[in-house]
Amino acid sequence: MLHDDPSDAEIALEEGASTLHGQVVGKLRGLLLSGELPSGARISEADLCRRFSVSRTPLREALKVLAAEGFIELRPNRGSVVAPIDPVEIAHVFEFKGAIERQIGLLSVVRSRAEDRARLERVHADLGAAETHRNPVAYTGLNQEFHHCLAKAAGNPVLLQTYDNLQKRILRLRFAVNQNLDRLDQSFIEHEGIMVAFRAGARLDLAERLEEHNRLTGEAVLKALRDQDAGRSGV
Amino acid sequence: MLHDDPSDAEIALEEGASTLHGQVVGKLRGLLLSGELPSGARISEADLCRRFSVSRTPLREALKVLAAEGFIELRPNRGSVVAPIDPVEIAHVFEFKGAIERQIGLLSVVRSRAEDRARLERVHADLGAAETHRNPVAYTGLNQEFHHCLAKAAGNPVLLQTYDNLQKRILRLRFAVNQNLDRLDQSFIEHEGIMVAFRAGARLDLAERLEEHNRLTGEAVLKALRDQDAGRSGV
DNA sequence: AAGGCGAGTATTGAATGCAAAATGAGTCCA
DNA sequence: TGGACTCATTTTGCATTCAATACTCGCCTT
Repeated sequence: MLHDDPSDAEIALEEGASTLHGQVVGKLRGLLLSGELPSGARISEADLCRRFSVSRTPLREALKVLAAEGFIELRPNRGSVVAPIDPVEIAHVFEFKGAIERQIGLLSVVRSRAEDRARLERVHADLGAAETHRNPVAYTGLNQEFHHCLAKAAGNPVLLQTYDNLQKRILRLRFAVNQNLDRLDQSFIEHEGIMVAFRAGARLDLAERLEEHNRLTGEAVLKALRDQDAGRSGV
Repeated sequence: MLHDDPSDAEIALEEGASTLHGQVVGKLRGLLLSGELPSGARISEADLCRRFSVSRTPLREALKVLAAEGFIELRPNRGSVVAPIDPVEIAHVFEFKGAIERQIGLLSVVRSRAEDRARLERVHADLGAAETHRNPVAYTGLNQEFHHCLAKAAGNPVLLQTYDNLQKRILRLRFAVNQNLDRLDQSFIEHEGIMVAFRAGARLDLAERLEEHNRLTGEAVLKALRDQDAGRSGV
């Protein structure tokens, strides 16, 4: 009978909110990004149906969509699992994202509108505050927002969609790897450089800085993954 | 009662063949790419169910997946349509693809294996034959295969998936715009240059040539779209 | 005691049924 | 004649049901 449960607020976000399966896609993606469903975890359709108070039909539709986006793995007749963390794939994601970051650098300088620039300055300032306060959680969120804004400023929706998807796939990892405060400081230094280049309208410089920033972040993430694995197998 | 219809061979392709909805995704994508379902056409669930001999459940799952891939537009409560051709979006696809082409150029030289190189040479030769025979249909297919091989040679599956998706979205257009023989010749000249750079292992040169090739192709497609639109509204 | 084997259970995949929304035709009124 | 309204039909979205496959656990054999 599927009682109504409005307390299941979660993160009511974005599009598709009019259809049930659209809402489930959003909520489930939230669960995946928040780390509530950890990588590799088996996904029980019945559990999720209860949690979202929907029947299996819209839930399964949502699973197919998230699988197409790379967040879930469907194993025919054997259920679904949250996409496991594969260091090789992560490396590929970062490498590919590098090419996009470069284009974002080249385009954002030319296409950004005043409101984009204002928002970037604002987010960058907040980012600085999060860094001085040594708040990795806030920093991660703002960092995500900063790069999203920059990507948006490039004025190419096709690019933006792919970029956001890749970012989200990476974001999932932040609960798997312990945040590193050194990397946080270094990251902000790079962000300062990025903003300098952006303000100056130095396209190539900005592109290179973004590519490098991406590369270093990727290395840090992969190192954290390795360290953690080593710790696990060592203990 | 959903009779079996093995004559519905279509293009039996790839993964997900074990589940019904996976098969439908493949077949339906084939229909979209082959132009059988033209851009903007309304999609009748009942029709497709009859055509594929499946019930609405797996069909609707397939529609959701193809919508996530950008081939279909879902309008809540109002059915689905084949993604209409939007020149602005096409331009964005080409622009974004340019960044990927560049990376393909940079990586493929370093990572391609002997079999990749052999296959590229073979396809390139066939491409030359299609050009001399003035066969645009064969040329388009081989061109698709060529760029797919090159992208694969870059050795990054994440890149490859996004790249193939973008290529397919563009491929849909070839039935909307009339093939231009001049562009075909020019395209092959560019391909010759691409192969020269590839054989020489000239990373940057190859990257630039691929980017330029993409840019020119995009311009030709957009011009064809404009011309056609002008013709339509003019007549 | 370890490794297969098989019945019972749980879970997935697909078809059917049902309610709500949208579409379209026909009618009425200005 | 044109436009808005009503009601029947179609179509969509979701829940439920049914069938098939995979898993679990106890039993048997060696």
